[in-house]
Amino acid sequence: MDSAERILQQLRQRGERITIQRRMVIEALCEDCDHLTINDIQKQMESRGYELDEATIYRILQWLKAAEVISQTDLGARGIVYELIGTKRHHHLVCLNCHAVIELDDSFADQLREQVRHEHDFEPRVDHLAIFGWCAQCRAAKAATKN
Amino acid sequence: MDSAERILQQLRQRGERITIQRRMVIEALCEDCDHLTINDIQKQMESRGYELDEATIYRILQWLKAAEVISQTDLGARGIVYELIGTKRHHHLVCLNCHAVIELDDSFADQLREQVRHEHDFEPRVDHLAIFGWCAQCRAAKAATKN
DNA sequence: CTACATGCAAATCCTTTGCATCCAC
DNA sequence: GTGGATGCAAAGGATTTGCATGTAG
Repeated sequence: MDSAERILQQLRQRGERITIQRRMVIEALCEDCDHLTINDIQKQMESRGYELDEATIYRILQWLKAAEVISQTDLGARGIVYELIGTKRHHHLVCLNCHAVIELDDSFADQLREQVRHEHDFEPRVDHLAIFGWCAQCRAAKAATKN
Repeated sequence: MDSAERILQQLRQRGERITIQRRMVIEALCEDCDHLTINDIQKQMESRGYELDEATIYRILQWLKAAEVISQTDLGARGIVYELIGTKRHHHLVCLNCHAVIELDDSFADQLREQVRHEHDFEPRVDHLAIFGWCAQCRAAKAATKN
């Protein structure tokens, strides 16, 4: 994965220290391009025959968040997930009932960003939003049981 | 606060059981019209000379959430806050640096709701959103230190 | 060489759960 | 009276912290 290399380069240039552990976490995030929980990351490491301490993972993720390399999103029942910001930005609809996760294009956030910038002089960092609600199936099911 | 009474009435009509504890939590949420953390609620109770078990508070808040009487929002460093949905709906900008919380009108969410409903057949429950980013002051401060 | 990252263990914080008791309806 | 809510204590899970050791620059 050369995108891992690219990220490592950037971090190095910013004067960040690159360790084996940091490198491995970044590579894990690059490969499994989906959202990963702490646990996913830990298991990924193990499957490669490398044990990485939980505390260290937390510290590395904090570091990557501060460096704005990854986003952190609370998907509710699905837990907290981490993902590289670099790729195509997107968000998620999360069903409050069945916990389905639907991908949502980033375009809807444009208006939001503009409004917030202009009206509040605030620079939003809307990297990965989770919007909760009811999916079509669960709405139908709910309506059917209602009375 | 008659709004507490109104909420209690509604819940009663839905067949919900009203206890002293539930009543007190609802009253606390009505009085302190701001966002309250679990801790705030607990302290509020204490200041009125009433001790309420933490577990009970959690159970009551879950109940109120399920009944869609309150919203729950993770304000990051500011913790998880609860607030009555009834009043004028609004959202928040939260500075990642200084943790300032800025109120944001609900109107920006209209377009979002429409888009999500139409394009994804998903009924969003956007009661109280937290949008993270950088406030004007912190941006200025950051730019100043940059190099 | 030195400052900073890691591993390990313990601590902390937040939230949930089991169960006996109590109370709203 | 009875089902559901509470209080208490304990468990559980996620995240953080202190400190000795290791290592990147």
